[in-house]
Amino acid sequence: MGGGGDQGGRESRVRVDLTAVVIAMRDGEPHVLTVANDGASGVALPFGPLQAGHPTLQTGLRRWVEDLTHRKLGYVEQLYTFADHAPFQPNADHGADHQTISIAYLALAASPEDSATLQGRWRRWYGFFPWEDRRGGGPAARAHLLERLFAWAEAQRDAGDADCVERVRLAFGADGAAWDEERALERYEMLYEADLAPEAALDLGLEPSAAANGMPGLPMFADHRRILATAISRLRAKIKYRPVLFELMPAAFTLTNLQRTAEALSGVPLHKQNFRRLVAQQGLVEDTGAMATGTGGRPAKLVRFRREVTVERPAPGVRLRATRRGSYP
Amino acid sequence: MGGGGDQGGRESRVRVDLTAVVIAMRDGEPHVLTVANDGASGVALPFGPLQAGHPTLQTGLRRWVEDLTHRKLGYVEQLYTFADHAPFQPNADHGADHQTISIAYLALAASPEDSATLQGRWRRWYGFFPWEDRRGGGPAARAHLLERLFAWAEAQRDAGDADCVERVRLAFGADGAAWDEERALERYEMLYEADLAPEAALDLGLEPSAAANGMPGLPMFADHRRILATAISRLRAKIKYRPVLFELMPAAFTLTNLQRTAEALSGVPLHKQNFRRLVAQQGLVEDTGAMATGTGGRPAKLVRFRREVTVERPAPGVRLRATRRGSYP
DNA sequence: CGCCTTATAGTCAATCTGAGCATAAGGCGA
DNA sequence: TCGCCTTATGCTCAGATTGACTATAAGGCG
Repeated sequence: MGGGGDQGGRESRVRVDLTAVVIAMRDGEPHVLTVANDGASGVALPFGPLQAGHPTLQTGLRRWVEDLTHRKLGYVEQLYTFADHAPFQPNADHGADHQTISIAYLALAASPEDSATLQGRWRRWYGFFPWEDRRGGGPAARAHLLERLFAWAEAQRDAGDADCVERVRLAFGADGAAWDEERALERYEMLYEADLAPEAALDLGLEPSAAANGMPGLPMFADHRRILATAISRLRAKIKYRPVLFELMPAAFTLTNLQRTAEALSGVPLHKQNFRRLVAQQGLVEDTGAMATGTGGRPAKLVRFRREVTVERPAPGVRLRATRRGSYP
Repeated sequence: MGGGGDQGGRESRVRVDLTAVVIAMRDGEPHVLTVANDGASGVALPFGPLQAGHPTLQTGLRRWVEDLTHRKLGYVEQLYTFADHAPFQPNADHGADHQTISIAYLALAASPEDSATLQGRWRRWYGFFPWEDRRGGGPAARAHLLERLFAWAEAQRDAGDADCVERVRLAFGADGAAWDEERALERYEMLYEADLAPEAALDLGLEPSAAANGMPGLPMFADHRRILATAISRLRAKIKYRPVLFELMPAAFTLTNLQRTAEALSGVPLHKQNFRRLVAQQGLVEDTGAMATGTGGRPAKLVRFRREVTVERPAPGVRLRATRRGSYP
């Protein structure tokens, strides 16, 4: 893999797939577009072989996904290129025959109504990563997960990996460590290594271990759950310094809508007043003049995103500040 | 390009290249490893066809580059996957025959002594991007570049792209706009679009335009200068939130050494006292006990990187704060 | 021995941030 | 109709962070 230009190695042409993580909000929850797959693990991200004929990968992917979803994509970004469907599987024995490269993209779409023409199905992303939702509730399941994970980490420590317990503690914000919502990928990789993700066993051609069977979170085809975790990490980081959040919002929305979206993506409750101050200070939105009624209290202003900021400001994101107390008042 | 799993399109196997951007410090300046290339544009990044046999792309690349440079790499990160050697060339006519995917990696190496066994040559990175060095001097050449660029932008504006002049102003920090060192890629892409990079003409099979001929900065083979710009942007961003800077330092160094390295990479002068405060506060280094003599003044403490922070802190980077005045005292 | 150079410590004001209280304005039930 | 519940929005305040400066330390060198 990789060599000087002319050292005579077999220059194998490989199969290249595109994989798309398409995110949209429905009912205030982030959803991801999935397709049915023939294999045992039914749920998959949309993927397909790379085909020639587009000037760039990005425009090609955009066209393809827009055909699939029948709606315009607001934002497209390359995520990562994976060399195989189980990139960090230690004892892989795949020969040069079936080597596959898969180039993963993140795409954001406006909220979809259910259209009959859609090929695929939107699924709540926390269905795949329940432990990533820290907005409230469910600490019991989390405790169970941590227990399993620490048991594995202690075994690793005894086997020579001194830092393993500490790494788990920090990644999962246990025992007083701060929770960093951006480390979603790292957390998934830890669970995978600990054999607590059913895919880990499936990749080896085994039945899922007893441990993995009881674990929360839907598995996905091949390494698609890892790709989704990559997307979540990237998106959670990105909304803090780029105005991508607005690609998921309707044309007009209230500041609370915006905050709920930010919270749903990052999985963390935010401080209301400070969130508003930040959005206002950065000049990210402007009044539409209309008001939203039926919110159950005082009507809220409907605002719209100021597209101009994309030009005028270098880094106008929605900086997220989690409340210290970590729950709604 | 991209399609559903089984929609019967030609599933063309494509050629996949790895390209490496290997960075090291020499004489206080960042250098990049280059190789001679047969083509007209002599200077290229090391690249070669992907070869099977490694568990992950990353370890394969690491092995390959370590063979090339005869030294351990401190850090390896995937940069981007390019679909063709001129990804944003509008009127490309490449058929499906010679489609090439190129996966680019960023690698950091400790300072190299010149070894006879090295295949390749280290070159100062600002030789390729003189306008990216804002540590002092040379505003004359920069003014010349800006003049050319604004001339192009005004033509674009008259042709219908209303924001073009403003985008140039913001990207290049002209007319009072703040300079953002992380936008190196964006700046290169603008120069390319403006036909002020010789590669832009070469890609179209033409002689470099008169405009491009007079422009500063060495051109590179194919899209390698764009890949290098991607690496520079990524590295300049990364040193602010991850301790990658230390991968480029020797085992023991002074705080001034560290600051000079940070300045050389980011291309911006930093405020000395605040830089020290930041490094100290974050606990990134510890005393070795030894002192550095021969610095021309009071001897400085020699410190070393605290490897532990990689485990203990989630985001321990060297936050760079440019001085407002923008030059050394 | 005084002066030049660089290293390092400490101070201070402006700003930012996290968190609180207070008030506004709709709906709804008694 | 009036008070109460709910959400929206405005304002304050203390502590932390940041940008910039001053002062002192400790080598080398004429």
